[in-house]
Amino acid sequence: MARTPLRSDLLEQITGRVLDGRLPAGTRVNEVHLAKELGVSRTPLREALIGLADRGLLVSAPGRGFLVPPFDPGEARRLYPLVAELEALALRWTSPLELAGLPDALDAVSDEMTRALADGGDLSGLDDRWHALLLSRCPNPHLLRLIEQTKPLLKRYESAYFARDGHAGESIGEHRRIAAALREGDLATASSVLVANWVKALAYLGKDRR
Amino acid sequence: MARTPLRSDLLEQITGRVLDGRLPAGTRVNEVHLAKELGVSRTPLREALIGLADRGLLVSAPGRGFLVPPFDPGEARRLYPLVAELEALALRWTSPLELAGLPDALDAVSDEMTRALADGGDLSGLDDRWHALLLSRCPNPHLLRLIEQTKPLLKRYESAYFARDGHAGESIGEHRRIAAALREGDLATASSVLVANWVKALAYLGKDRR
DNA sequence: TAGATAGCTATTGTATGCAATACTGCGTCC
DNA sequence: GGACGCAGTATTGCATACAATAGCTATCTA
Repeated sequence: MARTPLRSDLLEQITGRVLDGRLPAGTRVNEVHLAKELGVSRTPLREALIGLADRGLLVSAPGRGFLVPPFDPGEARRLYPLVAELEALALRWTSPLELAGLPDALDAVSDEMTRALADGGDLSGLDDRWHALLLSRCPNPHLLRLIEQTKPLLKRYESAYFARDGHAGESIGEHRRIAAALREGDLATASSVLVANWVKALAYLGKDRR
Repeated sequence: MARTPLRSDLLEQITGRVLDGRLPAGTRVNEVHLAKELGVSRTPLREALIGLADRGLLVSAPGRGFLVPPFDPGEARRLYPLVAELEALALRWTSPLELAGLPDALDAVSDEMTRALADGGDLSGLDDRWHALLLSRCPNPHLLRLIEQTKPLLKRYESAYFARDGHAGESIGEHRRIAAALREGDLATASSVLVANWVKALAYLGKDRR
């Protein structure tokens, strides 16, 4: 049998389609069509859809299947602070020992972002890497699971509305301040700048609706 | 068709079986047997199992199906503070307007608990009601979803190891202090007592392993 | 006797089939 | 002209069927 269940691959693929709008907000998911397009049967496809509904990336309408939830600016305003607080908590729960070497690794990514900002590289991917690295030492897998489940919801708004380079420079600066605070063991400052970083990202939402 | 999908009912039923130990920790779930026992086919049953795996109440072992995760005291020590912080966050995000009337309602439940403590009533259920009421005004549905997804994991430890009445009196006192702080609009005190309440519950874990 | 191995069974993962509901288009009635 | 209703189709939700792997037992070998 497949060592990796089909539903896992499908879940990723469908997540991608929701995030980039190939499955547009507000539309229903047609299981037969999608299954045919993905070359699988409806069973593992439905399993993936159920997983996505559990994460909130789809909603299940009894008798009508699954649908991509419509965009709601209010929801974005609730998601950003939530992810901010969760990441800050993960940071506060990372012990000083586990933080060893992390600031340097973070700044290395920041350097890459600075270069990408000049050459027009992939800022969004690097931003993701920076945050993933920040959380990589947190010893609470359940908290990490919640963060991983919530971020895609937020990324949907990001990719739909984000003025990509709008505040990239500012954001890199905040990232460096966080790394500096961590280097001095000042978790309180690090986590409050982190929250501010997320909240500012929210403020840029919708400023340049492409 | 069913207005409520079978998988939802099944999810609840199986949650109950995991929590009360009818599906013991460390064992595999046999889909055919369980489906027969519940009088349904494997399809909606698997859908429910996948939902439970997403919440962490089961784990999926590729090729070997689903299994009930073994108990791990370390996990309990990570779950209690997590739920504590999540509830405290939900409380801080509830606006003063929305809090109107809540302290009285909370104290009414505390009164019931005081009576139940004397007569040997259902303390655990009342405690759940108190916490549910506390969160009922929080305007962030995503945060509430995370809390609802995490609590069952914790309840499994509670029902397995909790010295039920061990600290009930103390806990009721904390509940009343939280309600009092809310009445005065002192969210900071309320949320810190709330965290302490959860952390104390953790401290009682394992003191009286039945 | 311990370990390996081969064959068999049990169980999962995926595909397909079936029944009931939801949607669509057209006709009819007010 | 618009609302209602009805028939036909599309789609979901659940059940069953099939294929491949995992696990177990018994036998064989060193």
